Amino acid sequence: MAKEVTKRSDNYSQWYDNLVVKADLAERSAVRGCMVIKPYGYAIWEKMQHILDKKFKETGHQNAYFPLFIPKSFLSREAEHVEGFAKECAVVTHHRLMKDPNGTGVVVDPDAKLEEELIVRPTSETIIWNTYKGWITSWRDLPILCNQWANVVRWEMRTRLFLRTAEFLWQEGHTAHATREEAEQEAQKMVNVYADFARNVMALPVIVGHKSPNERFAGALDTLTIEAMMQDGKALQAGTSHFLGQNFAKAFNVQFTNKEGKQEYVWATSWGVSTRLMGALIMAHGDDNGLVLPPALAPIQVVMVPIYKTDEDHEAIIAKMNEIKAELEKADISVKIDDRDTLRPGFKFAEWELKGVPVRIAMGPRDLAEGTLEIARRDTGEKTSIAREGVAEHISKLLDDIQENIYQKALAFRDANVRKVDTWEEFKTEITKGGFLLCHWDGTTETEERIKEETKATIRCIPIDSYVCEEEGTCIYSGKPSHRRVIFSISY
RNA sequence: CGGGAUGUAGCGCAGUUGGUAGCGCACUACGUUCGGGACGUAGGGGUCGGGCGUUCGAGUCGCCUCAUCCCGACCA
Repeated sequence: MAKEVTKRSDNYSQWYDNLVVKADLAERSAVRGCMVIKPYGYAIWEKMQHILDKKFKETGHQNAYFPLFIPKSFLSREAEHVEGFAKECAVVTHHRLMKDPNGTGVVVDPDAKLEEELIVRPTSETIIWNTYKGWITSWRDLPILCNQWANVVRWEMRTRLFLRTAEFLWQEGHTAHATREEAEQEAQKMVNVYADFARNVMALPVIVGHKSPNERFAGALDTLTIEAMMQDGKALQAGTSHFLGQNFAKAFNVQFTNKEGKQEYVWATSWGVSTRLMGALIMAHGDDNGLVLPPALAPIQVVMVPIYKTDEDHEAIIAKMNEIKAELEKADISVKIDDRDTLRPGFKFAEWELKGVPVRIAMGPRDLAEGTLEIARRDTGEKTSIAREGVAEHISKLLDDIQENIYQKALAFRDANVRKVDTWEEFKTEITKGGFLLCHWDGTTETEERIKEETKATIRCIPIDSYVCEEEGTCIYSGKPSHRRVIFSISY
């Protein structure tokens, strides 16, 4: 009642906003455009972090940390980068407060004006490359493979919880290489790490591809992306990996002596995923009853709800539950016993469904007498009664099934909403129905921008690992020749 | 920064021709309940976003201001 979630079909964005708050993931902060990530939401993000961090280490990366503040002049060094990022940043202009001479509060001390303003990082390429300059002199210093977990600030005009907030958490990898090939391979490798994580951990089917020049990261020669489809048919960019060429090395004069004794500029990549992944998770799997978490990311994989009338029943059930809990934990399953005695079972069922817990075990006097348990799975809503012996194996297998089922469901949804479109008239109507449209495009930014102006659709990517359509055709907009189809969609 | 709207209890809202603030949920206490979001009874909680004005009297009318949200421009 109080926690009811709006229906997805009624209003998808309202459903999303409502769900984020009701499922206890996050809330709007009093600070403009900022978000408070609540413990339950943060627990999911922490799981994401741990799994990703492990993958980064496995691929040879190390964590480091660079400053929050970037001198304004750094951002002027790389021309294209400035183009893309000069705006919408938080700027520090003073370093001291003083008592308000006319009142009781504090005011900025006008005498404490900074010589050079500091920018709160919107991304760290500049400060990192300014630092790398001091780390690199010889080919022996390369490659440098660093990642940092940090917060960044972008003064967005319109914000949405997790999807676009003024401050957000992310990881940003920044690597330096001796050769172009090595850097390109790195960018490729990391986008695959993201794709693998999205598919196997988040149960999120994603399409890997190149961004069009127009949609590229400012200062990149190539941007690789993983694109996911949300349940309203819109696209969400879930992660990016950039091949930066020598742009930043040149801007910050980072050169090394190669094996032949010659000076060369270093080749760079950068890659990142953010708390936006939380938004992807919610929108890709959630339903009218709330969140649906893939077991691999669920902070609580199994919740146990006791049903009882008398103290004796209560005691006996909790004792049994503790036994089962220990058994499940031995099998590496995270379990919570919801022993709150002020709430009725039905309320608890609804609440844990809202929070997306994959499996619920209910146990009452009947089960106690018969040696059974009631198992309910969140993804299908299916309820079964099983024998108490062998719970761990049963649940363990069930969690795997759920993980797989959630992925297959999302995959089937996406596949059902990807379609080929060959004419402009058809495009204009089809794009309003949502989903991904596979179309021929003449490769020009002009065409891309005209299409965006007329339909709001953008090129999400030029796919490289699924929906690859290398075939001759003609551009849906200009009619000029094209050699492959690209994916158009409305996006977040 | 353009176009539109809204600020009243923790949340969601009502408040008539101006007369001194109410409803639902939540909260507190007690009791009955407990296999799919319980019910009864009794309570607590508000400088009506802020300022100035009109008036005997302003949540209500006027002006100013601040904040938030939606549609654009910007974007992981």
